Amino acid sequence: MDETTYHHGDLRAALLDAAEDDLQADPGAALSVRSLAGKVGVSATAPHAHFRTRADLLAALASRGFERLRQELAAVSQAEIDPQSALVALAECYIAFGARNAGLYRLMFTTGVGLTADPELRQTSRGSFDALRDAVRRAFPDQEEAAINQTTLTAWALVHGFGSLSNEGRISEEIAPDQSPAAFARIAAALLVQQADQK
Amino acid sequence: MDETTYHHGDLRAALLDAAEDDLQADPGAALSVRSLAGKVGVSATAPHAHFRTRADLLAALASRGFERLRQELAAVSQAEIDPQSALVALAECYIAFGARNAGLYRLMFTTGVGLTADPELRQTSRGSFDALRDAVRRAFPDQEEAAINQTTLTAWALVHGFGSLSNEGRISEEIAPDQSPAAFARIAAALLVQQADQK
DNA sequence: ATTGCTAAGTTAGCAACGCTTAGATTGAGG
DNA sequence: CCTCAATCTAAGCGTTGCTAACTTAGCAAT
Repeated sequence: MDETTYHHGDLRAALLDAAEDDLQADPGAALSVRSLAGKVGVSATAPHAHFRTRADLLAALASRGFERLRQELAAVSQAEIDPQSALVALAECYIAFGARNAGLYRLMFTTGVGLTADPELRQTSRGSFDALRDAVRRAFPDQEEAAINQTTLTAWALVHGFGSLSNEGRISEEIAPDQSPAAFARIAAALLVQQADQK
Repeated sequence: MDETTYHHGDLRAALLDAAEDDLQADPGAALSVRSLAGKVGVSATAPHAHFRTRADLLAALASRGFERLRQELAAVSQAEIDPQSALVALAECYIAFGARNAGLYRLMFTTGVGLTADPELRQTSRGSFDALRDAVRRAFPDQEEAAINQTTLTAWALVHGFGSLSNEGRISEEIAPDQSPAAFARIAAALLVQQADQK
């Protein structure tokens, strides 16, 4: 890579990478546009050519997160043969993703409200949900579409609840001695399977 | 109240009130210390006498939120006689609290990580959890303490998951036609009751 | 009553931030 | 080779969090 090119080449991706690094180093990082620009070796206002506003940058970052989450979920979903044990693996994959990318995960679900208007973010976010739904559909093949939707929603709420609370350090060791993603995933998946069995 | 007293009287509470107003008007408000000071009619740096840092102010605000949530949960828990229908009511109370105080709720569960070190926040947050646990204990009187803890944790993850996703506008109408807190609460409570019945 | 102390508020000022505007630099297509 | 749009820089505005030094006011002891 040339050291002193006027044009960076792929500043957009570089900025997102730098932002993710910051977030990985400190999940509560402030993510200043200026410091990101500095880290990438570019002037303070260069990012504005790619992201009209700081919020746009955050939305793009969140979108990238959802896309990665979708990929990881899809990979797990295809790897598992038994559709019910796939549910456990999927739950663990989801929660573990949050644990592995704490800062990014928070951003993904916090960018919310105003920014959910961002069409690309809406789409990638929906992609992650659909990955979950595919697995649920395979696990409970005899459920109707509406039931599938509700089960998926419940599953999502469960894993997001566990993941979010765990990420923010809200689950004390006294309450849950085993804080591993796998432990939370087992609880969540067991609940879902039970529900389906009763139908 | 005197108009031009040098000492404000209760600046600390006034700042928190103003912050909550801002958050109520716009759940994504930035909550600048300076503008809060301005709104209360005090110099820009006066707040620092009560909150060493902006993060401290946010932590205090979150703590107040948890205290109010605890009170509301406790009130519902005592009002209901049938312990199982109390679970539904409690879940609705929780999710509705999040919907009614979207900005505050987000803050409560986002202040996280570094700030969870704040002892008062830790305590009030724990208070909310205990209110939930009391209700779970009454609903499933024959469960052991460890099982109660796990059920409470599961319940918390469920309602927090639904509340959080719903608040951030992440649940599309297509997936959940009924977006009311009551609807989500019914799903969550049904899952918990089923689980207990199987034991 | 005067004094001293401390909490609570003020003004001034620094560095960092997001964003706008105007101008420089570049590579790609006609 | 020339043009032009995309990309980046430079300068600057208003706002922010926070510190430092000072002022004000109430309270307690003498």
